[in-house]
Amino acid sequence: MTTRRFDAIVRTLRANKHKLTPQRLAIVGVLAESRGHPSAEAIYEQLKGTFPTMSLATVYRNIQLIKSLGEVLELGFPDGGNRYDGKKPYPHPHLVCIRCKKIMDPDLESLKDMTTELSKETGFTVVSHRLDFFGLCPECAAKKEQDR
Amino acid sequence: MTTRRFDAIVRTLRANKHKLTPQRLAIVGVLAESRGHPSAEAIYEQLKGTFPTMSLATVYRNIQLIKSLGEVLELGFPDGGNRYDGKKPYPHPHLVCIRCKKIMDPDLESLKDMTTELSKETGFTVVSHRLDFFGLCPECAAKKEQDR
DNA sequence: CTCCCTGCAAACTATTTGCACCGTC
DNA sequence: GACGGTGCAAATAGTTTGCAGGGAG
Repeated sequence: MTTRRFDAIVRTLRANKHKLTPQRLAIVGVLAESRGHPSAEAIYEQLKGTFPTMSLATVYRNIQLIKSLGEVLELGFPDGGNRYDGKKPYPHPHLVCIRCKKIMDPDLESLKDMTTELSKETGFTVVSHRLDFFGLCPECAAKKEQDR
Repeated sequence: MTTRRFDAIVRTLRANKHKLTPQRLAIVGVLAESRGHPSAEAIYEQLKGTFPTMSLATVYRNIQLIKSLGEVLELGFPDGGNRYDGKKPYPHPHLVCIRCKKIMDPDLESLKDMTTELSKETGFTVVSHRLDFFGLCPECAAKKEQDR
């Protein structure tokens, strides 16, 4: 099974003369298809069933490569456990659940105006941004009620 | 010389029965008075002239303490070098220069609306947020012209 | 006089890198 | 066949922690 994003990333890899090893393709597959903004560790765990010799280093190296080609968005967190988004490899807002670590994509369009406004006011040349909202997803909010 | 923020932080420390050591007061001083969102390393460097035995561990421990009291905002970056804001210890947007690492506070008010909209749409309980814009400050944009 | 705090060094953890072998092109 | 990719292990860097002595309250 292939998806639009999977094909696009493979095409970019080919265009830049990178070899298509089984491990690489598997990593691209996870990045392109998982909804859940997986961590490097999660990708590794998911693949080592199929590739018993798979190394975390390989996961990291391939993520870096694909990121350098602009085909994956890296969501770095200061307390480790970076997350990756191969579906939408451009900056967009995220909703991070502080309890279950789930990350979702909300629909928010007002951000573009903000960037323009900003450049005008400060003289800054804005090339990228990062917007995270932290809170409790509906499920975890419910569970928290039970904890009391 | 004391400032409003310095006094407020010291008051909170006292209220929570924490001792006021010279090192602690000096760290509070830097956090409350420096405009430039200093890093732990920068605070350490600035203070070891006055306190030759000052330890980075002490800087980190005190930042964590003051953060736990809600009197400093930690701006964590995934590639290390976290920065701290003791002047405005609540979430607010930042402008990060990717060249000189300067961090500025722009004026942007549209964010509160976004948070409300978000809760309504997704059922998420938003408790905090983080908004960074990355780009070139006017100075670095000018310098970059020269580099060509 | 009692703890909390400090300084030092060692520990920690996510990520990166050196090296020898391997497989894609 | 050449050269980029992989696996393993060791290195890295910001931050945290254990411990023993020191100073604020």
